[in-house]
Amino acid sequence: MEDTTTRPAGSVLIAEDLRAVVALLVRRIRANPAFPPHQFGVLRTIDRIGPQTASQLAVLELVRPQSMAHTLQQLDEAGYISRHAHPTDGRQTLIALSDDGRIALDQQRREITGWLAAAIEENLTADERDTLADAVTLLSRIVEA
Amino acid sequence: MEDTTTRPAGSVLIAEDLRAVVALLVRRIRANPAFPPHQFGVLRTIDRIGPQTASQLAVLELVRPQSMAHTLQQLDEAGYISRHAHPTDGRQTLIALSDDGRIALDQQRREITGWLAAAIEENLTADERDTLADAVTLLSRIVEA
DNA sequence: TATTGTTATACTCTATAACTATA
DNA sequence: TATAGTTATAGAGTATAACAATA
Repeated sequence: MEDTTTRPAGSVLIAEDLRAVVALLVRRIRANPAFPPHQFGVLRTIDRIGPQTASQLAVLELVRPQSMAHTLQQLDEAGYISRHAHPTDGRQTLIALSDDGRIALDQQRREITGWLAAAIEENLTADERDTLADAVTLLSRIVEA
Repeated sequence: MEDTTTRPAGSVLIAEDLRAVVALLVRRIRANPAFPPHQFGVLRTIDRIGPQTASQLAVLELVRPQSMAHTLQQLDEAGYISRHAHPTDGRQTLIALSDDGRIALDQQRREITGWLAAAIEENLTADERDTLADAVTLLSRIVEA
């Protein structure tokens, strides 16, 4: 009966608790009125760093190129992205946000993230929000490792 | 061009960054040799708090009862759980870990969480690990809110 | 031959709807 | 009627394998 109240903060125990809470967090996020979270993430990435090839997006989002092709097809059908031929390399296609994509992204920024932002605002103190913000930075480092 | 280096740590910005890093973290976790993460989570929950009904597990894992039924069927086919009739209520079925389930859980505890624990150990200082452990507690509070 | 991208197929996870059995 | 549980079906997300087009 391993107890979590007296844990020595060892990496293994942090890892297991982090896995568990992240799984629950993903479900809470997905349960909210939303359009598909991964599609949102791709739009967000294009908005953040500009038009990208499918391969580059796959690397950035940590998925296989085939998986990204599937997501891009869905975004294309929804009219949220536009594809542009690469000026010199005929194999590559640059993916950009369409006007509708930008509108959708801005709307989702307000609506989707709403529940999570409100939960942070209402359940954490200012100091705790700082701790969470710091942890997000630490998690980014771990993900990129 | 919203800049993240000078962010005022507002809840909305924390929420969006948290969403993004959590999505990447899930993919990093899933990319590692593993058996299905949610199945692992269910075994872990039963181990932590003892045999439960399917409905109770659905509440704890934040999924619908039908989704839990599906996961339990997979765990049953794998031989990782056993089902026991409720002593007084014929509608209920208590779900317990089988011997194979315990073996699988212990093995996955070592193997699956391995990458994440190593990444935490290698990429964070002791203080940063404390920050992350604190953040996990804060996230638990948010998820349960 | 190597790279970029796509299509085909399958599996995990989750949902809603509809059903059965028991209280 | 209400509750516990299951089955049927569908969609998001991801993977591997196989293929086409371009460099």
